[in-house]
Amino acid sequence: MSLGKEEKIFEDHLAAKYLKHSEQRKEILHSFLNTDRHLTADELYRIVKRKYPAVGYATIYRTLKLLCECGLCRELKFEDGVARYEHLYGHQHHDHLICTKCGRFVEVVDPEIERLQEKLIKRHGFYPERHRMELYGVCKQCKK
Amino acid sequence: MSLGKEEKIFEDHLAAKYLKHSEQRKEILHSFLNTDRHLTADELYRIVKRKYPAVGYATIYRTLKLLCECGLCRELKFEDGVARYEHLYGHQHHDHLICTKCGRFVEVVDPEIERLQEKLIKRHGFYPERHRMELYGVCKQCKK
DNA sequence: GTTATTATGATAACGGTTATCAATATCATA
DNA sequence: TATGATATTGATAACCGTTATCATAATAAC
Repeated sequence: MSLGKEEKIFEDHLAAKYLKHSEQRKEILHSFLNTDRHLTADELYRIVKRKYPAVGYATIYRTLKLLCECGLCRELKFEDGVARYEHLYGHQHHDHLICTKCGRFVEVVDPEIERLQEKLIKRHGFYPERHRMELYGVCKQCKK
Repeated sequence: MSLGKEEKIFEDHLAAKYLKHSEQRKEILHSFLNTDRHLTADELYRIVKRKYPAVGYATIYRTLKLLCECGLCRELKFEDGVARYEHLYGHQHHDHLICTKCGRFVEVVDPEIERLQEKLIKRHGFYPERHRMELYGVCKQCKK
């Protein structure tokens, strides 16, 4: 597997903050990168635990925070209030379609909507920073 | 004050579910309607407590749930994960601009964005149900 | 290896929300 | 208005995701 770039980014971040390497952090980074989903901390915990049974929740949360800091990971909060973590490196900004039956996520981006969002917030005198957009519906598979 | 319509809706809902009237419920409804903000349960609790010192948190949450059920109230969850409750009766669908400095809310609706959102989700084979859109930025007052 | 410092895991604490439960209020009926 | 069935209440425990605490262990510069 070619985790090279992401590993490099993580190591640079550790170095920049005078933090140390650890087996746990390596394992968490790899488990995170090898799972192509929007993971909750608990889901990641269970995955890491298979290879590193002694790992604790705190380490998962601490490491996810580091991954977010260095741009490898983005924390998302949807309606259930549970934090989910998605890959950020090499992913451009996007929003989400979410199936209300099966929970399927689709990443989308619509430049025209983006443009109108910026126009809209500026029209109200705001300096735009970011946005969240989630479109809920029933996906093709679930509608059958 | 003309709370007539909202009171009627609430009473009809209670009747439909074979629920009883209570002083607390009346007071919570009035406090909610008389406050034109996006209240947290805790904020509403403090307001109600001024007129009804014995009220408990549970009753606030229970009554807010009833208000949501009968369409007088909508629960919102933003990034902090804390539920906020806004008036729904007589309010059309809208999204929110949120100032990241002062927390100011502005209700907005952009028909063109709405149209594109529906188009976008359909293009991915979803049957559209609803969406959330929050635009974050710094408002005019805070930018000075 | 020694030593200073950071990381770890167990677990307590936290904050918002919900469930539990005994006591109380409501309301249809007599 | 008294009765009795049922819903409501408030206090508080429980819950759940997340964070803080802290003693022990791992890391890495020397």
